[in-house]
Amino acid sequence: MHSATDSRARILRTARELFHTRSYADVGVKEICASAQVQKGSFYHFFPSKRDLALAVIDDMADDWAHGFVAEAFDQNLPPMERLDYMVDAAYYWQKAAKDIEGRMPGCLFGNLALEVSTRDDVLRAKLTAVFNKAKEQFRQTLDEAMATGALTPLDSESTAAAMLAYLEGVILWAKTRNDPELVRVLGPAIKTLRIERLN
Amino acid sequence: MHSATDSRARILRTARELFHTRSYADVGVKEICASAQVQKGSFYHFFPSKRDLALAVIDDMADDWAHGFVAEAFDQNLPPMERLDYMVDAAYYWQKAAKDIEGRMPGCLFGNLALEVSTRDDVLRAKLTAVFNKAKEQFRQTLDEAMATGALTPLDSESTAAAMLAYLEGVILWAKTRNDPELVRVLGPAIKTLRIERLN
DNA sequence: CTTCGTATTGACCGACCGGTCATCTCTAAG
DNA sequence: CTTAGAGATGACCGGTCGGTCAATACGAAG
Repeated sequence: MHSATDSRARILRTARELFHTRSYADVGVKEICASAQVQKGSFYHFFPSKRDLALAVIDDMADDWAHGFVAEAFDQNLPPMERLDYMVDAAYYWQKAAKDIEGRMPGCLFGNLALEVSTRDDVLRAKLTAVFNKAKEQFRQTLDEAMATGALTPLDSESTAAAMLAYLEGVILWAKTRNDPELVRVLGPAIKTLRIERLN
Repeated sequence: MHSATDSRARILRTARELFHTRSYADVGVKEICASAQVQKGSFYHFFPSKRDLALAVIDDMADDWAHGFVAEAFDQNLPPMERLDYMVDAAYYWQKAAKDIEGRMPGCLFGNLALEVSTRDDVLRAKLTAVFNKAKEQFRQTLDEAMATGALTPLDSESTAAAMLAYLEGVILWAKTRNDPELVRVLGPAIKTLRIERLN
């Protein structure tokens, strides 16, 4: 039934890497095809448009995340607050590895895309919002658990979770601008100090 | 000696607005010229290239910032820690005003540009780094002052200042993705809870 | 062997991109 | 009045953009 080729997968993987290390606007369909060793016609056989490719890339990456280090960081039986450090460490090592290979820190694909397209395309924006929301949920659960075990004094876990994710994105933005992944390691751990109190 | 026209200034102002509300790649020279009511040849009379325009736009905006609300927030005789709230408030009102007019939250021009171009253009990246550094210095001075007056227990003011700026950028990124300036008001004040301890 | 849908090929399209240039206008200095 | 240079004009350039399409190759089902 299903073909033996993997053109679609190659396009997806290539586009993901190129969008991540450069930007959505800067990478053309032609270049993606060349790099994925696929003809232009084939590209448009699998994806109706470049934008639809972007949607698929986001889904693909979000999926890899969910089953990758995010799952590792949040699912295991680490003490809740240590999971935050795990996330920061994962971000640091990933960015550092990417920089060692490519020479430049790519930052977070979702953050990059969010700032690039969210004033122009509400569908892409909605998809990125969903990805962020899902990540925020993980943070919230962690905070709730930490509060339940007494490792954390009561706070507004919903807002604090959002603040923590925003901080992580901000740190990565800052580090990418300086092209220095070490900043993730230096600034990252302060994520645990963020607090938004419950209003009552 | 100097001409009575203001074409250059119009180009600069127009480009700044378009780059801010959309993106660098998405706005073409042609559109800038049309919107600024300037001919293409005139554009290239004042700016050698689109990239040089971007450099000028960054300088221009950084200058306006320095003499605008950043100066207000940091120069006055507010208690140090309240200046942070002032910065957050200013960011909130600005983003809200922009959204009320345009329908979309533009985010921070510097953050937007940083993520868009910093893997491709080291000169632009350096310029943006300088802008961020200058802002960080303001935060650092504020923290040092707060520590001197006893309003803040000792911490690493250099790193904490960077963390705070990163947080602000992250919050704006998050709010822009959700297209909801209210998030700046909700999450912003937590900036004061960020702490990076001195290592001794 | 035939049929049919998926996958592939690569030439082609109009629009737009950043950038150039010869030409003209205007103004202020001499 | 002359001259020189800054400013303005708009046609023009090669290249690239996202996207189309008719023709073809291929593998599985009948």
